[in-house]
Amino acid sequence: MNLRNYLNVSSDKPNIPFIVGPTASGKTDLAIKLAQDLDTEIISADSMAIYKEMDIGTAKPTIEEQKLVKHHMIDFLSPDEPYSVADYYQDSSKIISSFLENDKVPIICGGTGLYINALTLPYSLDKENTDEQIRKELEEISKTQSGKAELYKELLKVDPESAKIIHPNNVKRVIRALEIFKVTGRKKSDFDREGKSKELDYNPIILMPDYPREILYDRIDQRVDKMIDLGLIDEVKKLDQKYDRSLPSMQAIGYKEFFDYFDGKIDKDEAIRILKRNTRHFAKRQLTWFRKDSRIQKFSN
RNA sequence: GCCCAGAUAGCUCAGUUGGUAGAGCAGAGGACUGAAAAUCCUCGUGUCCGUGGUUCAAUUCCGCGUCUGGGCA
Repeated sequence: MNLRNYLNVSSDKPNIPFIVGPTASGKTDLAIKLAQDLDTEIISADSMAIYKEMDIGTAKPTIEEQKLVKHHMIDFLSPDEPYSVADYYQDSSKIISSFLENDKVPIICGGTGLYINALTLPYSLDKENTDEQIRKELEEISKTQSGKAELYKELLKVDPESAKIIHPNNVKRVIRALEIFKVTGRKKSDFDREGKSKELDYNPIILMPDYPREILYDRIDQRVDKMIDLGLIDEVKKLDQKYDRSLPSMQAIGYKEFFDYFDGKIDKDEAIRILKRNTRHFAKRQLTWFRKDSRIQKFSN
């Protein structure tokens, strides 16, 4: 499989390869091969590999792999530091720009659909429109059933266009849309629309390895077993001693599943079973995300 | 060989005081612009083990059989 062939597309902008796909589909290996072939480097698009100390469970490229090809956007943040798509967008855009300035093209590789979209679609993520305090207040209100309904009602009044596409039960989204309005006095739907008029200064070529579901699920099971052999449980135990379980980083698959085991609520095999299941669920969500993107070219590996 | 208890969705089981059945899990589909490995939405017809009987009507009650547990010899 020579991925290089996919890059022979004439465009007035530089073609940048993106390798996307569900977890355990072998993206990392493919990206490394392609990077060696093109003599370039890799920018990760993975919302969990950004964290330090989380190596095994995030299936981060190993030290050896990182020696073969330089990886950006991994292993640079403490698990208790906040990070978001907007941060990712800003940080990775800068790296991409510096490549382009030197007439080089990086490879972007990862399975976080939103991060991929942020880099391949015109998104509006560059304006400051968050407020920790306001979000906390909204979260407080949302803790009761009536509070949830109240927030949705407010959104319906303030930004009906957004309210229409956000399900009332999806509290996180309702809160975010309201937060934007409260902070800026403008609607989320307006920000989104404005973002769409921007232009990218490169041409994304998006590639995805394709497997029958059954084989992918099998690969997932095998990879989880391998992670256990590599010492995943010790890795999680160490993190659990240092960090709060409610942190976003600690919601990562491969980590949160062991908390009940540490508390003696389930045994180890049950934790592993749940971990495999959650990974399958995740892969399915990733497939749903990428499936609808008609720009993606699938290839069998 | 005898006694008891089961046999219902892929799995674990609930249930129908007799009117052809439903949860959890698994699985499938979908949404997604600042927590995204997160969050959220939708989807359950299956010889109710087989067979005979009672009944207007049996998956439900009764008999027999088969299988699976457990107990006694």
